[in-house]
Amino acid sequence: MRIGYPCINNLLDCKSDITFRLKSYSEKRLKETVKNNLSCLLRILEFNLKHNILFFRITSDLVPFASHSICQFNWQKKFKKEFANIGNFIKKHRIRISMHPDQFILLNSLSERIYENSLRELTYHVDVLDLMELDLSSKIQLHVGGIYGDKEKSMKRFITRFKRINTKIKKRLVIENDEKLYSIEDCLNLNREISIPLLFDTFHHECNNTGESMGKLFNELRKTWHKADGQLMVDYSSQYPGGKKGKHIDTINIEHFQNFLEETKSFDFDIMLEIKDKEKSAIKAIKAASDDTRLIIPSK
DNA sequence: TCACGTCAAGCAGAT
DNA sequence: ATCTGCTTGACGTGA
Repeated sequence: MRIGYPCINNLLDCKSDITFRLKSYSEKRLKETVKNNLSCLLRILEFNLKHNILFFRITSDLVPFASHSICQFNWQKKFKKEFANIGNFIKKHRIRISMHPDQFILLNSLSERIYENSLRELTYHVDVLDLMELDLSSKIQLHVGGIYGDKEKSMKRFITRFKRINTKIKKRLVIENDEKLYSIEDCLNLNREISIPLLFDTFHHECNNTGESMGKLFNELRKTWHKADGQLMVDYSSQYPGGKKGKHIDTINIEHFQNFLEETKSFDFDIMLEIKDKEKSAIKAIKAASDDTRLIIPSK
């Protein structure tokens, strides 16, 4: 079991997700930004290692406009060494990596244009992981997508579109239950048609479920991850007290977290904390799980 | 230095 | 009709 957080570290004085306006695009600006973002990404990973944080989601803003037609620059070639260097660090310390493309990425869109744009954006995500030479346990997580007035048809469209996409993307993709439209049961139904690993979001499940207990589900979910996919990934969060249903808490509720660990104690998986204060909660969570025999501690 | 209008991209639900 | 949330503010102009 690894514990991690997504994209942003607030304690360091650098960011790996600096971007700029489309209007300000220039090759020079892109090069400067990517150079900064990559060097900061490595600093974040080093920080994480020091704090036993072995799971990290890389920001989709690492290379701004990478999938936009304005970007004709071969950033893959230019930064090949830097990517490989970060990849070596990740592999050396057995860090787990995920990515989560934005809400605009919709495989089941009714529009061919949106689907094509989505494929370009997914290719960019795959490029990042491939340039780091990471194995297929580094995943790209997506939701099923929209309903478009007919859920059954929209799920079918996801399946036909998924079957059509190239292997490079397919092998990296996992789908995640969302808090409103597609529950983990829906995802399991999809999995019966296409072999795709299912990433379980505990908080989305709290918001959108048909009564299954979390613990019971893990047995089925685990089976959707084959050996090359690595172990099950889980997104964890809890409700912001007094906030709207679905609003993420701003710092980890240790009691809730420990209950979750207890409830799932017979399973092993990696946990991504989708909590506002990022690395602070990850550090707290690792401390709270210090007696848990599943927790991986980096070798010094 | 700071205020504030706006930012590549989509969808659904609330207001 | 418009706003908000999503994983979430922050870029950048103008004063």
